[in-house]
Amino acid sequence: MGSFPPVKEQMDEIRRDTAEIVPEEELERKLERSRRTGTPLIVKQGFDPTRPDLHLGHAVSLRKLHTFQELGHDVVFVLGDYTARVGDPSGRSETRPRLTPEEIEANARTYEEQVATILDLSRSRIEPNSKWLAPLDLAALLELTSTYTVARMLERDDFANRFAAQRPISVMEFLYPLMQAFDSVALKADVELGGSDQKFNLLVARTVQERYGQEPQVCLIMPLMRGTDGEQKMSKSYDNYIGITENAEQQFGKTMSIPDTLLAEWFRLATPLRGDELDAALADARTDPYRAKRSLARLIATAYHGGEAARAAEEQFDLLFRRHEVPDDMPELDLALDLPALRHEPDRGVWAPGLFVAAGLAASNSEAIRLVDQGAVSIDGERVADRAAFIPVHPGSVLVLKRGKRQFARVRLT
RNA sequence: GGCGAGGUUGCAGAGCGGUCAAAUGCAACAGACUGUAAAUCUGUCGCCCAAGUGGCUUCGGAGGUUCGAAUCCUCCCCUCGCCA
Repeated sequence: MGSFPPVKEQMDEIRRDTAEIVPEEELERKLERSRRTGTPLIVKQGFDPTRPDLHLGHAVSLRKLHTFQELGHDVVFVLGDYTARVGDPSGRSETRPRLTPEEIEANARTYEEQVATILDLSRSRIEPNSKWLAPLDLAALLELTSTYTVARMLERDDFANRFAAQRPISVMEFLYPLMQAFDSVALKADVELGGSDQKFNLLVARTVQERYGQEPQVCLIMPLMRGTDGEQKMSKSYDNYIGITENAEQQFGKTMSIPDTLLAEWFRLATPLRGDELDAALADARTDPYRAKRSLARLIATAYHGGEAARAAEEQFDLLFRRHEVPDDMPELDLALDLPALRHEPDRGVWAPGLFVAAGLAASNSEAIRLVDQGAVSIDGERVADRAAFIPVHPGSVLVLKRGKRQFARVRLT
């Protein structure tokens, strides 16, 4: 391993946009030693493979991992496959999907693709935590559990609240932070990154590592980015995320739908703007939020798809939402005329609400009918006013279905 | 192990023999207004149809009582609390 930049420089880079470094002096010490001995630091972050989509929220810390790479350190991407295989019971009775080794394998691959847009894969490794978690026997597990006390577990807000509210906490949930901590032990991690919701878990690892005779890791707490709803953290389960592999149109459009109050946060966490440029953008967000939002959307789409795709996405957006025209890009599907849902009659055609159900634009006939009653659906630009309406068609007819303001489908009857 | 309290439609939370597909709030969806923002107003929000003082399936699970059960009884599963 070659030489590292001066510690001060490294610290400045690392500190930028982090919420907290616990403890900061230890990081400095580690960096000094690393530089002196020419040994890169081991920097890890864990990712839950049950949700294959990585989003802008993940990108915040991925970029920080990238920073560590550029400074010459070792980045380890921990794939929480073992935890996924066991199934996290939190969230009441619903059993989380247990992933098969094949699914995990597949997710790991999509991770690589997605991560490659930000990290240098040739200088990072992806490690499944089953590697060291699966072989743990009961004795080893007991040793691990003895490193932490119940009282300290209950320090975690989320546990404390649930405990106070008399809601269930399974013992297995107590095990989760310990498993994550054991990842750090297994890797001899020097630094772990995580969102501020992960702070507790990251801190547990410090204690556990010490009990295993290791130097505790430094915890780098990254700010949490709120999702498109402007309320909750960005997360697939809240359906308020923008995926890093989503196409430019989706990224642009979703960004345009965020509340104005989110602008500053997103400029900071989701764009490369810094210094004066950032200040200018933030000022713009205050005086002309709409213009600022457009430039934010452009920046995000550009980051993942390049300037040309971003411009195309912006045009598409204007066409669709400012001029209310029909987009050229929409889901297309073939429907067989004899589908029962269509109630095809040679002289009358097909039943309009059934068409929307068959096209996946409505969940049930009831819903489709409600939408018709509310004036929310149109076919080929023509509003469907009657729930009993039949649309004349013949084999090969192509219809453009519209549900609400923004959902389209092009169907071909066969 | 003993005693007590609970499990209701996405969430929270009413209902405690018929008038309950189940109050209310949140979320969601749709319409108006707009900048695919916020706020506001309106409507919808189990499924099915020939759309009606229509039919069917829901209130942890399985049985039972009753003309009739989310509501009563029995057993089972799960959660919480107190005691051990």
